Order: sequence, then C-alpha cells, then structure tokens
Amino acid sequence: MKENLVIVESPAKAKTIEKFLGDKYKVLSSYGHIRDLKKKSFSVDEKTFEPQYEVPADKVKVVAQLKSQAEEAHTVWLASDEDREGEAISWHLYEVLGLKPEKTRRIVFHEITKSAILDAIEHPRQIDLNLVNAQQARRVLDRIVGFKLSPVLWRKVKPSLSAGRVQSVAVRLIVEREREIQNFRQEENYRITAVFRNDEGSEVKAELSRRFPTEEEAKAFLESCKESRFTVQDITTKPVKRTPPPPFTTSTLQQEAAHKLGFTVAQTMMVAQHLYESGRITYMRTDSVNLSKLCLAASKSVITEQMGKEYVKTRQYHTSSKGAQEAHEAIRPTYMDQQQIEGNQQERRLYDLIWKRTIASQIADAEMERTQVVISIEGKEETFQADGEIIKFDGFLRVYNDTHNDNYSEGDNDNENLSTLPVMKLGDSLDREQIIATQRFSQRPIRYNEASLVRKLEELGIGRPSTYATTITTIQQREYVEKGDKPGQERNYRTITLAGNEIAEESHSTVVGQERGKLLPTDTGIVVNDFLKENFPEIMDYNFTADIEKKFDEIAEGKIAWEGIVKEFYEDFEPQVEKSINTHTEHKVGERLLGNDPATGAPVTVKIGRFGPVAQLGSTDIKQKPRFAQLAAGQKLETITLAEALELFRLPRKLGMYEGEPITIGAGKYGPYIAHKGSYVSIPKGTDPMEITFEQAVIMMHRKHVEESERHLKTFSEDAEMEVLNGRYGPYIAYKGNNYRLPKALHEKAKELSYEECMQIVNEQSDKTTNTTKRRYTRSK
DNA sequence: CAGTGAGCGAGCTTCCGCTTGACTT
Repeated sequence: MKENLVIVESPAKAKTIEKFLGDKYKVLSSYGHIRDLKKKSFSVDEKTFEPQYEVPADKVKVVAQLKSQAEEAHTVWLASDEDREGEAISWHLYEVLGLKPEKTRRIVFHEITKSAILDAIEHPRQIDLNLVNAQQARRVLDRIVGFKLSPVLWRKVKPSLSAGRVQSVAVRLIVEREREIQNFRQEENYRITAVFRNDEGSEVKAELSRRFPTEEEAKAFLESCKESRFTVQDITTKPVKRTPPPPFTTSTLQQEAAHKLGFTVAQTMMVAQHLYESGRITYMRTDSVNLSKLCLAASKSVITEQMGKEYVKTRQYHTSSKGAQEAHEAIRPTYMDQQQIEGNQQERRLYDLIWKRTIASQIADAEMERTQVVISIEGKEETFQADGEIIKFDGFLRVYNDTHNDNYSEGDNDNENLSTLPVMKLGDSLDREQIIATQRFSQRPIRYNEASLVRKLEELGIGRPSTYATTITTIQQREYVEKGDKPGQERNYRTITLAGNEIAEESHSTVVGQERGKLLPTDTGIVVNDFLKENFPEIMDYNFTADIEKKFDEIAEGKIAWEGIVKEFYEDFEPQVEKSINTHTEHKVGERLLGNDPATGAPVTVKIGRFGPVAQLGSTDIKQKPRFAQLAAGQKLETITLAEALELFRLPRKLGMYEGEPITIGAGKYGPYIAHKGSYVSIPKGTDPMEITFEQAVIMMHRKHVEESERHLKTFSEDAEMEVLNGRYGPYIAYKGNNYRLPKALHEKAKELSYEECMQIVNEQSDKTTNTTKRRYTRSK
C-alpha cells in the first residue's frame, strides 16, 4: 500500500509523474471521463434537468481498480486537467469513488516537470463546483440538442441520422460553401505585365498599376505604348520583417501535416498519439500555444549552438482562439536537443515538423529588404511597378518555411517568389522588350478539406481539440458529406503581346479548379441542413456555441445557476421540436416533383429514401404500388431532370432463365450490371444495358468466371494468408488483408515467385505505410 | 488502386468531450 494516490487523465502522463514523485506515491489514470449521462436514454429530467449518470461499461474495470486503491491510500490527489472537463472528471471521481473530503486534495499543474508537480502538491485546493456545473450545463445542453433533434430527422428524413451542436454546423459550412460555388459569377479582366531591360541589358519584370475590364481597352493600351518611353520615376526600399508562426496546437498541427505531409486529420492524431506515448512530444490535444520555461531554455541553447546567438529570440505566445481552455502546453518535442528520433517514417516526419515549428518559434524574425521601382510611361497616368526582395537575415526561415494558406479562395495574383532586381537609378530610361495583356478570371471559392474545416471550426469556437477528428468522421459516416475529387475544367484565355512594333493575339488553354480530397455535401446533407436551418435557426447559427459559451463562463464564475441556463434554452427549444415534428406536410422533406411519366401520367419525384436518394414513379395513394430506383452516381436531387429519372426506371430487366435462375440486368451505384445466382458482372461503359441479349449476357458471365478462376495466380503451403492475385492493374500480393504492389519487372514471372520473395516485398512496402492507420478509423461502422 | 451491386410502413438509430486498448474482419 502507498500513502498517496494521484489520479491523472492519461496513462502516459501517469507513468512520467510517478517517476518524479518517489515511492510514497502511486499514480494511476482515469482514462478520461469515468462517468457520463446514460448511454441509451435521454437521461435528463425535463423539469429539473437533473442528469442521470452511469459508469459506462468500458470504465467499470478502471473505476473498480481506482476505488480499491483509493480506499487503501491515506490521501487521494485528484490531478485531472485544469479546465471545465478536467474539473468535472475530478468531481465524478470524488463522487463515484466515495472519497472523503479530509483525505482528498485537488491539484493542477501546467508542466510535467518535477518542480511543477512538487509545487502543485504544495498548493492543493478544493474542487471548483462552479466549474463542474458549467461542464454539466454543457453536457446536458448537448444531450438535449442531440437527442431531441435526431429523432425529428428520423421521422422527417431518414432513420439513424443525427444532429448536434457541432456536427450540424460543420455540415452547414460545407453545404453553404458548395452553394457559394454554384452561385459564383465569374468576372474577368486584363492584367498587364511588361519585360524591360536596363542599360546593362538586365531584365526587369513589372506589372501595370491597373487592370483593364475588356480586351478592347487592353489592346488600345498596348497600341498606345508602341512609341512610349519608359523611365524610372521612383525607387523605394523598405525593411520588412517576417515573424515565425506560433508553436503547434491540435488544429494547426492538423493543418500543417495535411498541407506539408499529406496526412488526414485522423492520421495526424494517430501518429501524434504514438509520439506522445513514447515520450517524444507533449500532449497532442491542446488549444494552447504556451511553451514551458524548460523548453524555452532548451530551445535557446540548441539555437545558439547550431546557428549562433544572433538567431535567438525567446518568445512566449498567447492564445487568441475563441473558447480556448489552455489546460496543456503547445504541442512540442519533450527534449528540444533531440532533432531526430527513431520510429517509422510517418513518426519521423511528424516529429520533424513539430521540432522545426517549435524551434522556429524561438528564432529571430527574418529580415528582408523590399524594393519597389515605379516606371513611368511617357504621357500616361498609369505606371508600371517592379517589386524585388532580398533576404538580409534569414532568421526562422532557416528552419521553417511558413505557408500562409487562404481558407477561402486561391486568389488571383500568382505572385512568383519575389527575386532581386537589377540595379537602377532615378531617371534611367528602360528599353521595352514586350508588354503582355493576359486575360484573368476571378476565382471561385475553394471547397473545404478536412484540415481547413477544422481551422474554420476552431475560428468559430466550435468543437474541441479532442473532437475535431471525430467530428470529421461522424459527418462522413452519417453520409452528410463525402470526401472526393473535382476534376479541373479546361478554360481558354487570351493574351495580347506587344513585341517590337507588332501586336499579336493568341488563345491559350489551361486546366483550372482541380480539387482533391475535398469535402462535398451529399443530397442527405443538403436536405438535412436546409430542414434544420428552417426549423432550428438558433442551433444552426454560427455564433450559437460562442454565445452559449459566454453563459457557461458565467456559471463557472458562480454568477448564475446552471439549471437556469439550461431551462432558458430548453423552454425556447422544446416547442420548436414539437412544432417541427407535428407539422404534417403532404410531401417529404426535400422532395421534388420532376413531372409526370408521359406513358402513364404517374408523378415522378425524387427524395431521400430509406437507403439514400431515390426516384419514385407513381404515388402511394393510387392502387398501383409505386416503383423506386436509386439515383446513379453523379446525379443530384437538386439537379436531376425528368428525362434522367425516367431513364432509371428502364432497369431492372429480366433476360430469361439460365441454369434454373433468372438473369437480370440492374443498375447500381457503380453503373449497370448483370446479376445471376447472386453474382454480378459489370457492364462496361460503352455498352448499352438495354441492348444486351440473353446470349451476350451468358458470354459475359462466362468470361467473368474464367477471369475469376485465373485471379488466384499462386498460393503458398507455408502460409495460407499469402497469395499472388491478378487484379485490374496486373498481378499483386495479398497478405493479411492488405495488398502490395508487385514491381513491374516481376509481372511476367508472378507465378514463379517464392514465399520468401513475396515476404520481402511485403516487408519493404509495409515500412512505408502503417496499415494500422487505416484500420483504426474504419473500425466503427 | 486491387472490387462493389437489393430493398422503400417493424425492430434500432442519436449528442459532445475526456481518454485508450482489443477487435481477430
């Protein structure tokens, strides 16, 4: 038995702390919350708002262990995080473990260092019930919103859907961005650039101070420049500084890892978790940019040693993001003197990013000298401008290249990196080489990807570091949003070039607007969003969370009672729920009448059906049963036409009986197919499914069978899980649920590969990608 | 990259935020 039991939230933290405290202390972890509202039922009294808590099944063991240890200990130290949730965890522990006030202490620390922890032990306090109540208000309100709203959707749209304070607003952002893109009206203008030479023959690139709205005006301008003289009218140089970005928080780490390493949000968190557990980095779910004194000192000495004193600039950052709770430090390496670590490639790359970002934040500003040269055009008001920049002192840029990515649009000025300008002086005349007018188009807004959505949510103060990744998965699992690519579109643009005394016009073509891995709203997402916005505008308001957070703060300060806040909300909200559920409409939410079937006169509608977007032929009130057909890939509820919908009802067709079972031709998500005895054969794109005959179908099925039997190129007696298969893209190795590419050179002799050779390929390729990443986040269905 | 696919009046479903294992697909 130990005299003291310390309880923290995370086991990795427990391990570290135990080392600092010596053998009179035992440190255990609660693994987060140990008690929550009952899982299945509403569990909030609709009059008093009293919550009904339970210890969830997966926490029963932990709680039992903590309880027996607490009973034996002389003093129990509750050391959960110093924020709303952390305070509530301590309170729940206090209640569930049946602790006695005289043997319980509440402590907090902000750094996991020996001195910080010993100091915390010296300064215990009581559990802050006001803060706990703020958490209860938060928890109960989220339950009310989620468990009242979701059933409305089951009734009105489709079963198993969900709504919530965070997820519904996340979906709204994506739906609205898509609408902005649809409604975007492109504007065009002509941008004028020029190439000059100074008297030494060096090239000077410049841009005109204005753009022209039409081709005619641009051309007229070029025309008028034919005989012009160009003179250096003004030269200004000014020093410019660039400051390093602050150390990583969860959100900024997710953004940079997505941008620089191509990680998904979930992947980043997973790799960061590994780094945390192996003691490489500090806690990875944080909204704080604060660095410990230890880290500041260590960074300083690393920078001094590696780069010299002039690179040192110790900075402490302060969080500006909405609703930040700052229970932890920023995400940083535990030991700054470790520039590299052991581990797999993903771990090494993420660590490297974190190390560089942290060290950069402690390095001096980069200092630049920016030069702007104004070039006058004889007899004109417009001027050309040439910009140049030289780096006088690289500062933090030496280790970290800061990317400032715009969340909204790609912008229209493709500023190449500013370079050095050749030497010029006032009054110099420049030779005009050529002047080019280029047709430019305003850019439509860009869609969100995972990381930029997280950034937006954080900006609005919605969601927490521990939930960004799960929110993204939830809205995809509910099929409100899907990740996808948008192919670019070919766009033509014109240039007019004045070279010598000739004006030449040319047409060019370029592909613009290609997007990959973007979040796209589905029909279900759009219908649910519109319905919620119409019926529950307050919940869907982007400021709802921020406003309610202010009230939670007042609860935390002890100014108001938590039940009062919840009551105030509930009395306004609940009638809206009643109203929306009892409003009977003739048509389903989101239903669209496309027209009538010319053959029968029956109405053709589209809506969200039991299994997603569906077209319906006929209505339920006539004797004949209606027919249903799933919309094909690419067809949208909002845009599908009557003709397209009617086309869907031409399938399935029956071709006849074969080997005692019918052959049918159906249409699925992935296009038309032949179905027979539970097996399916895809119909290739160029073939019309309406034209296929019985005989052709039999041949196609036969061919598929042969291919199927040829698919297994080789199996091994050594290991049943290792196989060489023939796929659409040539032979490959399948091993334990994963597939491995075969080098081109081995394609020919795929059948002769030995077990060892296969194993070697598997090992080589599994180094590069961790298969566990995929598994963890596809687990729950 | 490595292969999918119906059905449209039961049943069940659902929130957010704190934290990690144990699944044998």
